[in-house]
Amino acid sequence: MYKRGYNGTSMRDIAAAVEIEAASLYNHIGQKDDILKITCFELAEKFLAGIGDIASRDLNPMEKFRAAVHMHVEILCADVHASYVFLYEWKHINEQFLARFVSMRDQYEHAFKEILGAGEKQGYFQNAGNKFAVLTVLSSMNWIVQWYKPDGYMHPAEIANQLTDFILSGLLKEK
Amino acid sequence: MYKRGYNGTSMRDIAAAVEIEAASLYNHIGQKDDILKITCFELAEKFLAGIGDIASRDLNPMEKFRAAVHMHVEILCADVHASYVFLYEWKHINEQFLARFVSMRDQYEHAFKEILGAGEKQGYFQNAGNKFAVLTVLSSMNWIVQWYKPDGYMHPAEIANQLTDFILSGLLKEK
DNA sequence: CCTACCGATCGGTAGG
DNA sequence: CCTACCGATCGGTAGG
Repeated sequence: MYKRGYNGTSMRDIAAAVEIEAASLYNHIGQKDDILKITCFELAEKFLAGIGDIASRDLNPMEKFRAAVHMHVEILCADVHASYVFLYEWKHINEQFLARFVSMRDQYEHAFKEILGAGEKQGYFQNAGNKFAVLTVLSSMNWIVQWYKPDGYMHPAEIANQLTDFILSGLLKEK
Repeated sequence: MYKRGYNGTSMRDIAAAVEIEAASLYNHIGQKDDILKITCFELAEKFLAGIGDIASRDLNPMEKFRAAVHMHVEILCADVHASYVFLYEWKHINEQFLARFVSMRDQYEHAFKEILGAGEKQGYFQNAGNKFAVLTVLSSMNWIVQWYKPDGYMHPAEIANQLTDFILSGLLKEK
């Protein structure tokens, strides 16, 4: 589903991947919809639980920010295929559940914004506590699902460290 | 096609959008494939022409970088729907042309890397002339296709300026 | 640019 | 978990 997209992946493709007949899939799931729905909502729950945990801990905004980047990258890398679906195939979620999904995603972005906004107020960051900044930050992390391979030479923690440096300091050489 | 993806958009959908019958579309294009192919390759040409022009100009790496961000954002904003297809639906391009498309995209990334690498050598940037940095930079710009509306209050040039600031200096408050 | 229609494939069900 | 099969829809063609 991450390879050919939701509509490009048939139940027969999925069935072939698990080496059974298409009709037999329906003993395990209700409809094709459900696979997408479950994948997207499971990840949404993970991200929200992660950011919720960080928000509630006794850390300053800078520490929270660092923890959030690590959490975000760890979840993405733990299952890049599922994460790809979560990031780019969510719009095919059944109309009935789409609003709830979007609201969870908005909640996550909002929690991120709170951390950056608090960090700005307390003098850690600048130009950080607005939607534009939050989406730029998230996007600068999310590309790794199109590239990361679990057997590669970079571990999630290293990726998170590099991304943290980039987001905090940019490319400009320190003087 | 940007809304429901390549496979989720039927020839009948496209026909309805231009208010003719599906069969009549075939007087204008050869196959469904072609719409995707033309959209993706046209944009690839634009990006390559843009970065090629900048590379050949008599500018220092910092000026080239700024020009490249503006060029990239301008092209994205000029047609966000086509850009969305270019960024996220390209993988459905016919196998026959896919390799050529990927090679053009790689060329573009390489040209960007050259600018950042030259800037690093000349003391403008740090940790900039590698693939990881280039993909992070590109990704931090590309999210705008999921969000930008031509009638919004931010012009492409303003977006490009904000993104340039972010990419160069990050979120950290200057001391 | 249309009507009429093709074979292929889709998601899903019946019945075992 | 399978065989057999359904109606719907797909990309595309014939013929005008």
